[in-house]
Amino acid sequence: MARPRTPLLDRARIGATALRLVDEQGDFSVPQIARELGVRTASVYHHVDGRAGVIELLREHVGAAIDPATLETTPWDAALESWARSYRAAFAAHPRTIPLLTVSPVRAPRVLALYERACGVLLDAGFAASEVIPVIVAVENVVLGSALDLAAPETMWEVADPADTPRLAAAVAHAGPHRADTAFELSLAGVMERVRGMRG
Amino acid sequence: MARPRTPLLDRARIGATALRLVDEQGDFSVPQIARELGVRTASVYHHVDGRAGVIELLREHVGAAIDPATLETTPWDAALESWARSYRAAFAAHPRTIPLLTVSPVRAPRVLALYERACGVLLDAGFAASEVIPVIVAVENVVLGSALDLAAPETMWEVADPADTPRLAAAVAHAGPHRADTAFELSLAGVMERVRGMRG
DNA sequence: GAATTTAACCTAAAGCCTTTCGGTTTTTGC
DNA sequence: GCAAAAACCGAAAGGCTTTAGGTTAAATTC
Repeated sequence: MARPRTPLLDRARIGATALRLVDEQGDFSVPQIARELGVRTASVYHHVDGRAGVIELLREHVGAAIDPATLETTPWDAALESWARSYRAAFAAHPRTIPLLTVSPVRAPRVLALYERACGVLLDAGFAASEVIPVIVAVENVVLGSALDLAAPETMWEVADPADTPRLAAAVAHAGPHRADTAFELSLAGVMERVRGMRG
Repeated sequence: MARPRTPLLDRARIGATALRLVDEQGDFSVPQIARELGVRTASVYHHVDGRAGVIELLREHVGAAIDPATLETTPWDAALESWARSYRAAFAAHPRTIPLLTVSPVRAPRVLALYERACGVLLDAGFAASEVIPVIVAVENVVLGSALDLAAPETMWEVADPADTPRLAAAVAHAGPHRADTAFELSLAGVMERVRGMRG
């Protein structure tokens, strides 16, 4: 087979397929993507810079759900909090991408643009240049930790025998169905309060 | 070669080698472990249940560094905070294990016992049964989010052209060398403050 | 102490994966 | 029209995971 009349592949379709595979299996491979799209493995390399390139596509797809308008909110702390919520929602929709995305550096321009804007919000609010990254990373810790928790609904800690850990078992039984959301709200509120206190 | 006079392999040496490889490269493979130990790949499978088994060895090794005594501290909030710090410190010693360990649930009895104790601390402090899990998960969010950040590359934001994201580039340039620690302290302090406010 | 079983290591091989190289044809740009 | 670029393919190198079956030493049993 040679060059087809109309292309079989493009970055969008590769990214969407990879995202679906990660949602389903927690991982992907380039040959898998090729099979899904009815194409040979080598062809994928023509559109994307290898496996790392596909991971960047995943980042863009997931990141696209983050609403840039949240950072236009005023005052600055409402903007930061709103951004965190949107950020978490985007990852919560595809929690199994998190281990793939947190290991490699961010190169996707659209995502970098979001961070650029967040930096702007904080600097305009009067934060020192040295404080900006710690604040952003602190919020990100809460967002990603919470999203990671959503990826493992049964909690990361699996109780084999409730008799060994009676109070843990009881506490789990009494926890509401929205425990992950409650916990996120709790940690986000805590960080925001602290960040507000930093300024000045 | 047949069975040697004195064994060349055991789980401890396999685990230690895997941990060293992960510390150095961020990943390991069974053939790599075998090469390091002067042995053939298949031999490793005689001692460990494949790759997943090696990951469990890593988890045991890293988890062993969590200090159970932290939860004996008084008052309760100091215990909770101390526990969070110890938990994170255990990960911080081997940050590159985190992407491997956060993907599957923990069943290690030693770690479960820690959570049992944490539940006890909170219940004794007067928290309602329904509040215990949200509080623990909130702290967990911060610990795991921060741990993920520790595994991230030194330069998380790979700015192709500083002109595109000037404020991000400036903020990164002004961030101290301990950005991850600073952010962790910030988010932990925020959550603790909030949790203290919940009681009553 | 001899026979049997188990343990530790091996070779070999199947079947994945990532990535590159060099074709073939079709479209595009001048 | 014709050169250059684009889109796909086959093939292959080299890595990884895992299993199956062989060989010999150690441990156990009688």
